[in-house]
Amino acid sequence: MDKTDKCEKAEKCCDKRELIIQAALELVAEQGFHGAPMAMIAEKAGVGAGTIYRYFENKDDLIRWIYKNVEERFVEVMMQGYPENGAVRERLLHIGTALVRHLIREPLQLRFVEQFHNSPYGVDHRREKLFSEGRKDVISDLFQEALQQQIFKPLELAILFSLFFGPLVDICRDHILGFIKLDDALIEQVVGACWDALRR
Amino acid sequence: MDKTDKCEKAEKCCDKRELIIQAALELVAEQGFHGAPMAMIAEKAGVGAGTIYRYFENKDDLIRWIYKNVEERFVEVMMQGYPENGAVRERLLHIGTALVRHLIREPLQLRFVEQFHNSPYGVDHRREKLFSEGRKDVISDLFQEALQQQIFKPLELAILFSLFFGPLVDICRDHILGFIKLDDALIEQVVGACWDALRR
DNA sequence: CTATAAGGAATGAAGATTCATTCCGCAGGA
DNA sequence: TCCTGCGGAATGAATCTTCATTCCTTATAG
Repeated sequence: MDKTDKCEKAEKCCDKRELIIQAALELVAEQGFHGAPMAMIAEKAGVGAGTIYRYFENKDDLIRWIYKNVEERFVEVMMQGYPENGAVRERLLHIGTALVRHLIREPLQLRFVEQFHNSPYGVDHRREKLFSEGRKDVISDLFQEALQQQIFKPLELAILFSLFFGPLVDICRDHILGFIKLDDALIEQVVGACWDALRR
Repeated sequence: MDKTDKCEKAEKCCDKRELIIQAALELVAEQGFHGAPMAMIAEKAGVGAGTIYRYFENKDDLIRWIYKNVEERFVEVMMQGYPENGAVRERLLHIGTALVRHLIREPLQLRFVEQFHNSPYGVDHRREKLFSEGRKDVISDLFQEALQQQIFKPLELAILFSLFFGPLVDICRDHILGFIKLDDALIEQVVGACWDALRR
């Protein structure tokens, strides 16, 4: 199923795939979808225009594939070193700081995801999320737990998410664009401020 | 200078301009820039494709003009009934609730602005803002005052803005998309939560 | 020598912009 | 009052680009 499977010896064929992905990620992140025509992706990747279609069915397929992987990466990073048994506050601060650290280390990933969300793709994607309501991921569980323990203000999950993640993403963007300069101490402060918005 | 000036009797010529603006605003807000070709804008406005170019130099000009007006409208609304002499908290809560109320009443304007920010236009726009650093608007002044009185956490203005406005905009989008249902009481609570993020 | 990968010019669809033409209201002459 | 000619407004088909995608050719590996 996965097209990389057939490439057991990890030869040039896999390189090409990676080159294409990296080129597309960079172009979309830096220029938006307008500035990322297939021909340019091919050139940046150093392959022929037609070659892309050996690895991806079409442009949609390429874009969605990149998005899926980037999003998975985000979750992965937030779960790395997650203090399963810590207090609610400790766990949430871990998630927040891990996310911010990752986003400013991988600015292209943040910019790509933002481009994706504000595009025809993003509409479909949000719709999907609306339907798959009761998904049981660690983060939702954490918020639910905090609600039950009356640690958080009694607000809907969607609102709590916005209060916590909204500013974090904005601030990472400002950092990437050179508007502000985040360091570890500042990240702590900001994540702490977001916590204050949530707690009773 | 302003093309409407010559139209003293408020006749059809002015209508056309407005029709074009409204059509473009709706299409961009609902479908993004991808889904708003000039031909479609013209059709929706009920004018010929070439007619748009009698009122606007090109598509950029049209889009930027709409953006500028929408943004001015935002400031206008936030300043309406602004309690000049109230406490910092009262003034900020006024701004927050006024903004949210406006955004959910005019969903097209919010969606348009978001599309604009995440497009080639948005990059230029942000760059401009970076250069025009010391602009003295009421909102910046308010935040500065709060910093001086040590009411706020000692953070940069850009960060404080993100903490306050970031979630508000996110939440309005969720409301518009039907994810949550905002009412007056809930708006108060949310704006209050944003305040909590700012205060020491 | 065959089969598979890669290349990139060719294709056709879609969209922004232009421009030759039509339309419309009116001023002025009969 | 009724023409007639003028000028600005409006039109939309034609043009010029840009792009995703295809497909035939060439290179390479087995």
